[in-house]
Amino acid sequence: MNVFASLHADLCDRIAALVDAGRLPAGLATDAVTMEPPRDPSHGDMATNAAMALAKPAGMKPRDLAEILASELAALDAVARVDIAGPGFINITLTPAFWRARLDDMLGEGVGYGASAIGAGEKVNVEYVSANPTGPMHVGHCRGAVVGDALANLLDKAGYSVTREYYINDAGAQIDVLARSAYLRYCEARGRHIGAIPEGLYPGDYLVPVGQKLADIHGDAWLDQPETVWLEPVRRVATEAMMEMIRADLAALGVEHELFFSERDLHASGRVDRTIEWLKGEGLVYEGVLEPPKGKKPEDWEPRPQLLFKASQFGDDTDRPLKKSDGSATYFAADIAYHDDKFQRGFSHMVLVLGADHGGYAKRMEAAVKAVSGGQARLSIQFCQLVKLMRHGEPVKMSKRAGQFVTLREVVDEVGRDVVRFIMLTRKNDAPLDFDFAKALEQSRDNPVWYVQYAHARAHSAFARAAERHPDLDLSDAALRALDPAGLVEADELALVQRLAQWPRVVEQAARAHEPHRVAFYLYELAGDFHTLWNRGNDDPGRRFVLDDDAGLTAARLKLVRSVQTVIASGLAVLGVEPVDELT
RNA sequence: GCACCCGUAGCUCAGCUGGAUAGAGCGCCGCCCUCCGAAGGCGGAGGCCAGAGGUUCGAAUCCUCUCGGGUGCGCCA
Repeated sequence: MNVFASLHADLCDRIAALVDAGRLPAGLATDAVTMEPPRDPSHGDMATNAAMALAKPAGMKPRDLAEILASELAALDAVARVDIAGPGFINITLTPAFWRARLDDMLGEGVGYGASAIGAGEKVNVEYVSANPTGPMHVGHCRGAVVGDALANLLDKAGYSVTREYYINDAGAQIDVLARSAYLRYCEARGRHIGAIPEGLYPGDYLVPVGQKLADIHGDAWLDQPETVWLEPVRRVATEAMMEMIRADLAALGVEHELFFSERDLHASGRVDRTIEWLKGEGLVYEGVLEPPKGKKPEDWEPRPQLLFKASQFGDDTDRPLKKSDGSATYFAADIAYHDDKFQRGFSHMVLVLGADHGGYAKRMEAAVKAVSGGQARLSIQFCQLVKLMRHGEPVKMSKRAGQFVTLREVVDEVGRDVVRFIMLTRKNDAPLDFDFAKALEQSRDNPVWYVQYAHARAHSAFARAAERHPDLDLSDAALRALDPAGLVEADELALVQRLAQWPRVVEQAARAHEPHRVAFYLYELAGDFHTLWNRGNDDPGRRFVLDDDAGLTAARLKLVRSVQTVIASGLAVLGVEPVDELT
């Protein structure tokens, strides 16, 4: 239950009733009416701008309208007080009993708490990672993987029907390079001296086992043979081997896609050609000559008539080529077909997580999706900026030579999956991120992962202590749910309940904005509130959660503690991070 | 040249898609604690939200321009 949405709905009902009763003019649109937590807690628990937003259309003064709405709101059971402030804000204070009852929402739903129905089951396709199958995943891929995965979880929690998809770029020239590189390793495995890996091939020794495998199967049969003999089969074997490696890397990070979609299949099945033909039929394709780019003119530029897609008709800066000079389809052509396929599979809502270096690709993809869906589908692209690896504040040196990058696996092995995932979400995805190995494992307040996990572990330890001090007290979830925590009367305790009750709202807003990092920030704030409350007990034994001489109040406070634990677990689940009961 | 992203405390960053006196961590300053309810706690100073216009009841947020940083710009994917 999103208490803000709920009260918002109540308010809109009242406004509609006032319209029906003729006290407000007909046709009043409540779109602009909000119900949100005020920045300043002294303004109450919730605030609405209704009087200001509706004053003009209603033809009334904001304060007069506020008076009417305030008296309507005051009639609601949950409402303890209503104030009108400033230019016409209506500030609402809810009863402590109402807030305490929210704990039952949390305990009743467990880690499922915070789920929303705003997605209404709509099918959403989230495509992320889509790293080229030419080697192991490196840290650059890592952020997109985590952002995409958390975003998918988030949309799922918000009530969308989510499919996680990976597009395998197994059709381009880089796959030929991969195959030649693997062939070299094959020759090596058959006893040839290959010397230094030539420029332009992949030097990484992750291809050694692929060469070995080819040697095991084919013996000397391909030695000294032309490409026409071995290129195609090696391509297949090498690509498959790379995908196996990538899947294993993803598994180490806890990322799992539902669908791996092959670009090669797209071409082989004629899907790309069909899409181009369809576009022709729609009159969206023509033969034309493009202007050369102004700033960076390619050396070998020559004006040439080519098959162009009318991307500019859908908001792109220029039209885009569909065929290369050798007559084969461009990457973009395949991508149009791919998104056409997504649309045909019923996805009218597509999300794409890309590296920021693909920024220039956004407009043409949006244009493509508009074209193939006839404007029925929307594409939203999230760009991930670079991750800078640091150690104790110093940049981690990475050799410029190809093949000498830091792999995803190395990072996960060093700090652990959960730490990697959380830290990747401690920054807005389109802002650069510093990942400091030392700081990631630090146990202090400025390490958000640790701080949030610490809160969860502390909650656990409060229960352990209670079991020791009050062995007869039933602290099962069922018992806590049955309990009326009337003893929760302290202002900071109730403020914590309110923070918890914001969780469903955070889910909805983060989902709408496609910004999973908001969940991480929320959890950090929640953990902060909880730690502060905990620390109060260190100064004043009467404020501790577990009171040796008051089992009843202990139970009431532990109901709050369990709720904190539940919401943290719920939030971490969205991030794909495992909550811990004890810190190591 | 064009497009996209960014510019918020000394530093690293949030800011709820237009709301009230712009927040957090680190750092700094001042107190407190040395407690196994755990690797510190409490409080304080610190801001022309890059700049200039505009939109309106109201702008860090939306629009235009300027300055400054990043990224990208047929036949790579």
